[in-house]
Amino acid sequence: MASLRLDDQLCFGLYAASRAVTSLYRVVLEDLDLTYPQYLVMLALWERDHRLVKELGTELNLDSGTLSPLLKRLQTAGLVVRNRQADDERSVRVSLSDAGKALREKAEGIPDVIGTAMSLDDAGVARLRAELDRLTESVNAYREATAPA
Amino acid sequence: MASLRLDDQLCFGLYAASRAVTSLYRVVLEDLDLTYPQYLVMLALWERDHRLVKELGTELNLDSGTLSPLLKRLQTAGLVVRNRQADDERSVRVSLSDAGKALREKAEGIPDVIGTAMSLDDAGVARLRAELDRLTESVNAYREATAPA
DNA sequence: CGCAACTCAGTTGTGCACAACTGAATGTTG
DNA sequence: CAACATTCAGTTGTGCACAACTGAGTTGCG
Repeated sequence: MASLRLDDQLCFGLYAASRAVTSLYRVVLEDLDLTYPQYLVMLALWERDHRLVKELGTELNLDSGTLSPLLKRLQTAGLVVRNRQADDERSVRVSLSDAGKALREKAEGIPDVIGTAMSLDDAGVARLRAELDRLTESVNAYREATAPA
Repeated sequence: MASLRLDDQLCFGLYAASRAVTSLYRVVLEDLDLTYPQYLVMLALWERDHRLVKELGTELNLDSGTLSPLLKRLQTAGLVVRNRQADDERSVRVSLSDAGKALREKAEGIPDVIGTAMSLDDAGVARLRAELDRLTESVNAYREATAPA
């Protein structure tokens, strides 16, 4: 039965887990002078360079209100460069600088540290990840169905 | 194998799920004029009234930097009252106002809505919740072991 | 007792998230 | 082609999170 008891709520568990993990990243990322959301952007760029702000927003589910200042900070830190597209002046393409590419090496060890801290084997990670993805999917579907255009 | 690929990372799944759920709460809580963290504080108080700021912080894992302004907003909204303790002037006790108590009724239906949106049965909720608690525990233990006083 | 160590709530400053908006560029339609 | 709609990045304002700090209050110890 769904109740108003804090302990029962999956949501609080999710909220607590997310904050705990972010807090762990804070320590690990101190070395790279990155916040966790900045790290996510770098991950996306390491995977595929030269992305539009729009594309990053779609992949990370973040809007320009979050990304614009974040990217500005990454640029100030010398990790990325931003260029207006010539063929569509509305768009801005984000590219890694040499320093941004080089930072990848310093990041190589991070997933293992996080994995160790979580004390989950690969199967456990995959299973939990799948459940969370399903949850996100389901919640977003509900939200879109409830609050239509 | 741990990699730097965004898709592999449990952490991103966690981050995405947490934001999706918070976003759903935003819609549901609009009626009550509460944010999700404010709702968590109200849940804690509905469960047990007259709590010290310290106690709320321990239960929700939030420090005074987050709670103080949040509680001030709840007080401004007329939902809680804050009183310095007579026997220990450092402490502040937070109590529900009549309006705060009354709001509980409007909140009764929320868990079911959230449950529906998650499309998980009770067993699924309990299992995921247990996994997340274990994860939080494990990550926090690692963090405390790594960064000692 | 006296004072150093600690506890507690609160403030300040930074960086997300996100809604609402702006303004420029591009598409669309009659 | 002109009026309108849409798309995109960026800005503004609000509210968390959290680190670092402040200052008042309490405790502990010599």
